[in-house]
Amino acid sequence: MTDLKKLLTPLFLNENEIRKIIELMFFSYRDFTSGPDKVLEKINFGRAHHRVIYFVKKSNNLTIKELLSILQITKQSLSRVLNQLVKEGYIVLSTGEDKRTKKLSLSKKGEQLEKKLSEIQILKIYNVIKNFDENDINGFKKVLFQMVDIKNQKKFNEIN
Amino acid sequence: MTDLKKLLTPLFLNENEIRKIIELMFFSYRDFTSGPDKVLEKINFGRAHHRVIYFVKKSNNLTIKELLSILQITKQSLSRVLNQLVKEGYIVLSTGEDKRTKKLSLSKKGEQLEKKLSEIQILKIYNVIKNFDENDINGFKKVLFQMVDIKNQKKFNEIN
DNA sequence: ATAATTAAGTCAATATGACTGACCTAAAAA
DNA sequence: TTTTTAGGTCAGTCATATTGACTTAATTAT
Repeated sequence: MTDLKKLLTPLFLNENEIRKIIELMFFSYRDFTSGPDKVLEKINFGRAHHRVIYFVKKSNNLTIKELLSILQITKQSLSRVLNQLVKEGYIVLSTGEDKRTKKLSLSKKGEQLEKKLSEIQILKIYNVIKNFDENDINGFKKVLFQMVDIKNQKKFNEIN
Repeated sequence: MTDLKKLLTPLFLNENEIRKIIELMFFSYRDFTSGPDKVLEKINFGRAHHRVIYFVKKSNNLTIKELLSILQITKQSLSRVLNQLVKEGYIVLSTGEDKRTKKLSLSKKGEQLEKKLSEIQILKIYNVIKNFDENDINGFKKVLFQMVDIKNQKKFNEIN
């Protein structure tokens, strides 16, 4: 018996049960993103575009720096995606009070796309949780929140 | 008020609450995969290699076809990753009873890498769920399972 | 007033993970 | 004997992300 198994033995959640959670994380995330992915593909965008639109919708007048800190990608990576979104009129840039900064907001076109994409995920979640009681849903949310690194839990709380 | 908002109004889980779940799915999955990703990077492998190793460990003597149906990628995509794993001695191929098929299994080297990678995620989950009661964990597992598409829920049940 | 830091942008090269389409071989099933 | 299945391969493409080096303009600190 490995050290890890020994550690887990006293729990009703043994290694096999935890491995099921690993698999559910993989399958659920894949199926969760597949809906928007199909819509994005038609307009030659990818998942990264959805994420940008999503967080700009969430926090209006977000700066580039703030967006980068949420997405945790390099500015070179963001650059390509953001430039496309601006060029094609989904996102509008304006200069902040600090004139070094730029503030991002959605155009009408951007709002429409954001709604179209996020509605797929919102409805998917709605259709799942409508069949559960409050305790189960709270358990889900609490555990999922703890799966996030502490640093990012703070970030989550900041934007919520 | 949009149609979607109307639909959600009677629930204690309104659109904003559901959007928090969307964000938690994103943050938790990212943080969940970051640990193994760092280890894989050192040996010039990626997340795809981990997935192959993971499911070969899980279902010994898996065929290529079965693996493709779990991963839901094309054989051309799998090809590069699998060939690397075989070439570098992590995965061993053998011919099945049906001589068209190939059976995949882990070498000792493969077992070691699988353990190293999966232990990171197992311990992460262990450290989360040890602080929750059985009801919360069951809520988490039940809801997460329903987030998986029905077709893939069946696949999950087949391998578990 | 000057120096240092910060926010943003850009160029270039590279890696990973995925795709489509076309085509092939060998074995099993119809 | 024909058809289907399992697996493999070549070629081209795309999306996401990285590192590293460098620039500009604005704000802060000394």
